[in-house]
Amino acid sequence: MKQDKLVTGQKKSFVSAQQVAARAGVSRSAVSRTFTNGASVSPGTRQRVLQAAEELGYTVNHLARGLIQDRSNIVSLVVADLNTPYQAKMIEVLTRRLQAANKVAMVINSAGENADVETALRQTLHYRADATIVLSGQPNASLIETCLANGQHVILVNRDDPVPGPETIVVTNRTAASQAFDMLHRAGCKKLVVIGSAVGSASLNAREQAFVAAAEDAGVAVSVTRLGPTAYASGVEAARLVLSHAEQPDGVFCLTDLLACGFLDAARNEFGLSVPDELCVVGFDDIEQAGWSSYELTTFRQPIEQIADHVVTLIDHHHPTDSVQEPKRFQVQPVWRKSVRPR
Amino acid sequence: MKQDKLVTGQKKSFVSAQQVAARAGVSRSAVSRTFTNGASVSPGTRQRVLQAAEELGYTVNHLARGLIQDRSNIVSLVVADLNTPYQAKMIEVLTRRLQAANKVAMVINSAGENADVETALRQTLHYRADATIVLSGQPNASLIETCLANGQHVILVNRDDPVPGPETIVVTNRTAASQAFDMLHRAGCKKLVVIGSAVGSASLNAREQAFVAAAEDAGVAVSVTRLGPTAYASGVEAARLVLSHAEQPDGVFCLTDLLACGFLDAARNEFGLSVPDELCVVGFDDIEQAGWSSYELTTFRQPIEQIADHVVTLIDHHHPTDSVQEPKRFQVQPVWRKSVRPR
DNA sequence: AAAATAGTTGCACAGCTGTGCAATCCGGTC
DNA sequence: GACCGGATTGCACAGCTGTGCAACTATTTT
Repeated sequence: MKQDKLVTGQKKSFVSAQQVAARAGVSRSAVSRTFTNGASVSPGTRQRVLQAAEELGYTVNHLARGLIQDRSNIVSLVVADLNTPYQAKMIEVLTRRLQAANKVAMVINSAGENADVETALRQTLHYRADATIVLSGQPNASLIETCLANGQHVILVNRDDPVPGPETIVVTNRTAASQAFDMLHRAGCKKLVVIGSAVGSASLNAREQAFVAAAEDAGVAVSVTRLGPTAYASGVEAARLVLSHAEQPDGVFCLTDLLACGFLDAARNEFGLSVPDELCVVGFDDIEQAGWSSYELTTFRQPIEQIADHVVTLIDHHHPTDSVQEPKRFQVQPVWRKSVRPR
Repeated sequence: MKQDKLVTGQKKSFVSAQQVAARAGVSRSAVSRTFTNGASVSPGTRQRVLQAAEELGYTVNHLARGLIQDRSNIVSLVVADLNTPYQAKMIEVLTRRLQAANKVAMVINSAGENADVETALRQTLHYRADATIVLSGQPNASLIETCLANGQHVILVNRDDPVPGPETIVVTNRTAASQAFDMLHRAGCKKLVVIGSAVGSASLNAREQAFVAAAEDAGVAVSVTRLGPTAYASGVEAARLVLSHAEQPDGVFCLTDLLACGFLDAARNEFGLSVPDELCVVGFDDIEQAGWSSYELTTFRQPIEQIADHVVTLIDHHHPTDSVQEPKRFQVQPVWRKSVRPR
């Protein structure tokens, strides 16, 4: 039995349904139907086909299947900063959920030159992906429009492009940001600072603006520092800049936990500040490190599981439209830890 | 011009080479050759084809191309613990390198039930992946043999399966582990502990054994604690267990930086120990957090870029063999920070 | 027993591409 | 002008699958 695979040729090539059919003594259609859900095959032939398939090591060729059906079962995830804790977690959950739905994730790294991003993003069209999930602010709106023009199903996460077509998922950035202000305000902070990054994205801008607006409404001084990429090192640098200034802030809202970790470390280890006594810090995302005992960061939790679930739902029930879609909005939950004085 | 796409039908379907050919007034072959590298097309027709393709938004269907050629240009990455900093970084670099080589990464999450892993792993066969890169210890050797039996090109990273066929990439775990012992020994540590995880993998076992062997050779007391998954929380728990013991260790080798971070935090924040004065800690991997100023962890750097480069090289030059391959071995570099007393 | 019904099976086609082979075209040479 | 060589082009096939349609078998109904 087992030798057949070798005897048929040293080619070690993949087995086709034709070969299985020959071995089982049935037509190729029977093989196809055996592996097609809800097709009509008698238990007898099904059994023989399955056995022959097992013996030969047959696997349905999804390239051919995708060619004839209009679904490839491939979903492409477009992501930059893949080694960021937040994005990594998102990919982790998404791949798991997609697999549970019998789909498979194709990951497209959208970091780097714009031209490279375009060729990379074109892969989603090459492979006729069922949907494209854009998780980063990196690809231009114009590149996304290219995908849309080719009939791609595009789902944007945490973006804010006023483009007709794609479905959009966002979180309650503004609500949370003004809640962040309340936290710091009630803790008695008088001089506030917002730490952002130089690149900026829709979510980050929304958080920044809402926080500043809330502070100004309450008549509290606030300034904004944008520096480098959204990374730990940027938080460190921002702290050096801000804390060496004449009048130190006593309340900080970092638009990202990663920034917050950097800021906290620099504030404590380089400026000897005690948190939350002399300085209160609020982050955003609730990455794993925010819960580590060196940080104990008060922050806002992104509902990653809910977002992933909704993404999978959207993929299955797609109603293409040419109008701008109302974004689906998920709530972020405040997570109280120890980087802000209790009221 | 632009209306054509809509007029041809509301289907918003993908454009085929046939349609491009019709528009450009050439045969379909000419279109195919225009997009095939090194084929013979006159500059004139090439120009007309490119223009028609541009106008219609044509994209070569890689499902069909993969069907007829024997390369799909898909490479599947099998990974568990995707939200681990080390693995996330690995995926980040690999996706980038693969894209540069005109390939695309398909990510298969191998966490969860064994049956689920099998169905997930089967995707790599379904899509006729050019190669399968196994980055986690999760899939059984038997599942890997299934892939091999179907003619898959399998590359194992940091594994130790004595299976004939796959190419293997490892790092110098044993050398580094005995080097870790030297660090702690020279720092004057008298009572050593190794912190590992309950699940264990080839790399982790190698590090543990080599460290223990080096300690016993030198006649230094050493004990091993294996606990939970390879995560921060396990490091914390291990510290609680080990440090509440009567005679506290003064030197710790954590098989992973993540464990080390947890151990360090618990040692300092729960037991009030000062590092490196009262306790020296060595980690492994050099994840980003190891360099954060709350940790300043002395550790060993995995040569992720080199590994990724070599993986891509292996994919292109594949010589299938039935014998057990000698693993390609990369050196890890010690990174001196502040969690070990200088000699 | 004949007819009707439901369930199976095989044929043939469609889906989109790359490529060998033969035919064609273009330019240059005698 | 005839001939030759090389570049270009079109035809037709192969690669593997899902599925409508018709033919077939087996089972039930009248």
